[in-house]
Amino acid sequence: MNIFADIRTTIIETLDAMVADGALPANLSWGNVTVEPPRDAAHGDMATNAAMVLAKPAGQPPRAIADALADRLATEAMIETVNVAGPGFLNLRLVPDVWHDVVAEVVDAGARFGHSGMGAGVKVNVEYVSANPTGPLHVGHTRGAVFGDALASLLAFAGYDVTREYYINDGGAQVDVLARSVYLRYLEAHGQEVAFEDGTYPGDYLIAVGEALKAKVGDAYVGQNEEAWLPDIRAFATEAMMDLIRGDLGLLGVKMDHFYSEKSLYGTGLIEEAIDDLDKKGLIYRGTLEPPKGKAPEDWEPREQVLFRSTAHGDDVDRPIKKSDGSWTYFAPDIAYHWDKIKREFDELIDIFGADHGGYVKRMNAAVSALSDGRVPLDVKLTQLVKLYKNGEPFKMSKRAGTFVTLRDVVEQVGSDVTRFVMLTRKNDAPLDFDFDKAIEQSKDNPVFYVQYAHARVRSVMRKAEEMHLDWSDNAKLEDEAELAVARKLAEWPRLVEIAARNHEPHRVAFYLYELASEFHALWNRGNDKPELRFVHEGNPQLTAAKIALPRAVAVVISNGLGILGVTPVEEMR
RNA sequence: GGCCCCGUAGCUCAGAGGAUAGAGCAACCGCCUCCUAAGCGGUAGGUCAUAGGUUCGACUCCUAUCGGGGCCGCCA
Repeated sequence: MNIFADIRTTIIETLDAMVADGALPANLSWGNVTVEPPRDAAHGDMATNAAMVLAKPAGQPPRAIADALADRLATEAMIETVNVAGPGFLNLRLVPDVWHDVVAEVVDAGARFGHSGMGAGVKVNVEYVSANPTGPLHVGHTRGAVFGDALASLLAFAGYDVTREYYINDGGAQVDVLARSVYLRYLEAHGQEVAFEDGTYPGDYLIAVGEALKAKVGDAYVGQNEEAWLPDIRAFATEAMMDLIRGDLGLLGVKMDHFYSEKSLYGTGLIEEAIDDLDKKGLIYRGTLEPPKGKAPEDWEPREQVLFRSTAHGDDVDRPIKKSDGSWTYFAPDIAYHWDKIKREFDELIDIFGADHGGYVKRMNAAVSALSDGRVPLDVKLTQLVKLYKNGEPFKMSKRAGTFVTLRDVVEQVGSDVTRFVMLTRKNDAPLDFDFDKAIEQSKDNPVFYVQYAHARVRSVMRKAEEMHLDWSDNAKLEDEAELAVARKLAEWPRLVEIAARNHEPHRVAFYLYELASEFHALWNRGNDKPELRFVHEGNPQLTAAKIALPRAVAVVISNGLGILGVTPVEEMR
């Protein structure tokens, strides 16, 4: 049940009736008619802009439409009063029963409350993290992992058929670098002195991989030249790195449905097939690109390459898909990978990249648009930088990796729940300050704590109520304005889920939960002044049952919301 | 030079084209013999970067300008 959608349906039916009666002309569109919570609660429970958006096409003054619509809506059972305000707003006050019903439904529906049919089973592929398999995940990856995972859960909650996917860049030159680095560690494991020059990965995390390689092959590769061991160690090292990465993701509770290997594209003909598809559409040609302006790189010289005419699909310049030596650029397998996603019949694609890949967005959109003939939308979401702080000071160093702070560093310091929630308290395209101290601080400055505290408070009173052996009626008793405010907030949840899902913005869930917690804490404190507003009433099971339905509903929605964010609701604070 | 993101209270940030632009922090004033005061209530604080445009209506959409960040042939 989405009370806003229900009221909108009522309004649309009334408008249809007005057309039938000749009060409004035919051929009007209701598309712009919205029903939303008013900015100021004093205006009522809901507001609609119907009269204003219809005034011009109907050729009538907005106030006239508003008055006529108001008269008819006033007879609806759910609607208590209707006021025309401002330029033509209709402010609706709903009968109290509506809020009782909302609370009852939340408690009754439990984990299903807020689920939406909006997605209608549409197949969505969410690709996220996709970090190179060359080392542990760092903070930037962490944000992408959290964002992608929460978005995927949000879409699933909204009725989409979601696949979570990780693209492993295991085909490029960086894997050679990895393999050589592992080889050095392998020699080290055999007691040799080695030097890590530029172009190798010196991180400690490869020591164990070198030792594992020794355990597997003994001294077979010692003293051998590169041709003898490179392919084997590439595979071995990549697998080891993916184990490491899967472990890192596990720390955050992120589980992918698919790990898709770039290397697996080679030799299957898929790249050729994808490029051939573009070629048939007249989008592949040999040519020479203009030098990039403004930067004037020293070693730039014009070369003929095979290019993809991405400008035909909104890009700024055409993009090379083959290097001058004839081998594929990185872009080519990427095109093939997205071609594969389209062939797997996904209806929508979402890619989550770090902000440094911003320059890649247009060409990916161009490729998907061209390959799917514009049928499959691709939404590329960029996650901006995370700046780490400790005691208010910028925080950089990692013992583990030497140069960057790893996902593991963060999660071990503050925990998965805190990491996830904090990373979702910003829009993905806004930079995020992550302060280790604030993240674990137990005060209302810390939104994680604040929301968890509300949930814990509900669980606390429920434990108390359980001792009374009462009849867990879901028939709420709502009288006070603070109670109604909480109920109204609960009623917004299904609407919020749809808005957040439609915009691919899981951060809205985090902000909503904060607001809900705030309303709840306010109600809780009203119990100080007005004991009748408390939830537990010693010796009065009937009253307790009626009063405890509302906090139970709050716990349900907080729990559902945190579930989407991948955060565990706590039973008590400690 | 081009492209992308950002610019909202002193600070950190919300804000489906709607009404008098919101929240937290910081400042000031209040509230615990009572379900967790780890909380709540109140006061104060604004040319929504600037200038145009579209619209009945713009923080929101379009254009230009200014400021901050990121990216910019064969690296991935």
